[in-house]
Amino acid sequence: MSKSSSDIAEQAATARNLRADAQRNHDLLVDAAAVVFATSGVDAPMKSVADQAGVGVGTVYRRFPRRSDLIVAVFHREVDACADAAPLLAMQYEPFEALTHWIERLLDLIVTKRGLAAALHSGEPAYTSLRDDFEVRLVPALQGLVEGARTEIRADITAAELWNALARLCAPATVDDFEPTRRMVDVLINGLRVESRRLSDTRD
Amino acid sequence: MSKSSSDIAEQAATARNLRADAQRNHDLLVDAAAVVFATSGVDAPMKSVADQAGVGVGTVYRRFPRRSDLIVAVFHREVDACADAAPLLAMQYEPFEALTHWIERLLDLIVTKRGLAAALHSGEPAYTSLRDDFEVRLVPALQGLVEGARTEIRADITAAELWNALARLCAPATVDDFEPTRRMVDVLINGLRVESRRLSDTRD
DNA sequence: TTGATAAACGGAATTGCCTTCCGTATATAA
DNA sequence: TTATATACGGAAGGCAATTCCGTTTATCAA
Repeated sequence: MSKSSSDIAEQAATARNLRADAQRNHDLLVDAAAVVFATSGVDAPMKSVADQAGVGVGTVYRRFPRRSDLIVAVFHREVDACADAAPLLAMQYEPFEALTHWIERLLDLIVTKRGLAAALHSGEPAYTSLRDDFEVRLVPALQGLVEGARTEIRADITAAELWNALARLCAPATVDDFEPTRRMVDVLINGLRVESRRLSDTRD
Repeated sequence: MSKSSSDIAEQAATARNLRADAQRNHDLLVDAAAVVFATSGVDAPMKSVADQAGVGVGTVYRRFPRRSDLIVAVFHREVDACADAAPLLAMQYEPFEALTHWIERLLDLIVTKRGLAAALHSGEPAYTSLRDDFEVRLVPALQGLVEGARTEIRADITAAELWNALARLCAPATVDDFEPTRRMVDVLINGLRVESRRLSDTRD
């Protein structure tokens, strides 16, 4: 859990004009909210977030007037972490394997966090910035991996298309059963390989 | 707003073992909820539904223990009405026009009712029965219209596919701005015609 | 028609969460 | 070190969800 480029941006965005203790509590709250949201979902009482962070509820509301502000803050950070993981995986693994690992990580991000998928697809204006986060940060990250594995995957697939397909596949079908989603994503990954059978090939 | 075949089914499903006043209140509540949901969205206070129906809150909870029960009841009825409209439109208009009108009506159903689209795509188990309603009742209705206009629309399009495309297009992008959705559906309808240009044709 | 009984009703009461507000505490800079 | 702006905590007020129970009413058998 070391600092990454995104933390710098975060600092710049939030530290501005913030007293030291306020900044500290801001970070504590995002940490706390990440824990609470993962445990109890994004509808958990604000009080529980405050308790987890060891601050009063007033502090939560001063920093994050609307619940969606806190949700966005939490997932913004997770999106950053996911995007940052791409180049690391690219160094660590063979190109296609790196891509596979990253998509798995992306799935964990969307699927593990209860309520993230629903928030993404809710249509609420409060979450459009979150959707933008996903596009802006994750598509380039995916693009790097796709280019790295260019010779191994179908030439007619772009990162943007792949992202789009993943996003649609992850539209929530059922809240508690994500296995079908995982399977379909697995199918999709397998289908990416250049040597994979096309529709015109023989079946089975 | 006359009785239709679906009302009979509804009677059979709900009147069983219900005292007359209970049945009456059940109907009053669904009527009331339809009004309230249309006005204030599906998160409106239960009290307001009770008031609109002229009953106590206790009655609401006895008949519809969970909010989703009430939501499902309301939209189930609207789905029925929409499905029932298909054959009527088929008699009233030329085949393709009937199809167009019906899709417009479907759009109104999904788009007008605040929260319907979100509920449909929420992934909440409570709403799977509602999704099933849509499939089971609307796909056959659509099928009838598609078959009626068979000679006028592309041969490679099935009712199920068209339904699927419509459902995905109506996944909520923004809660308050459905214009893009309407436009895309309009494009889709135009693209259905046999004489429409294919991708392989010259560009504009 | 009448009376017994099960079913349903209404709304007060309870509970829990959201949100605001303000007296107190503290970081910061002169 | 002191003044001041900033932030803090948590009590208080309000709203909606949900339960509970005394009262009312539909139903049916006599």
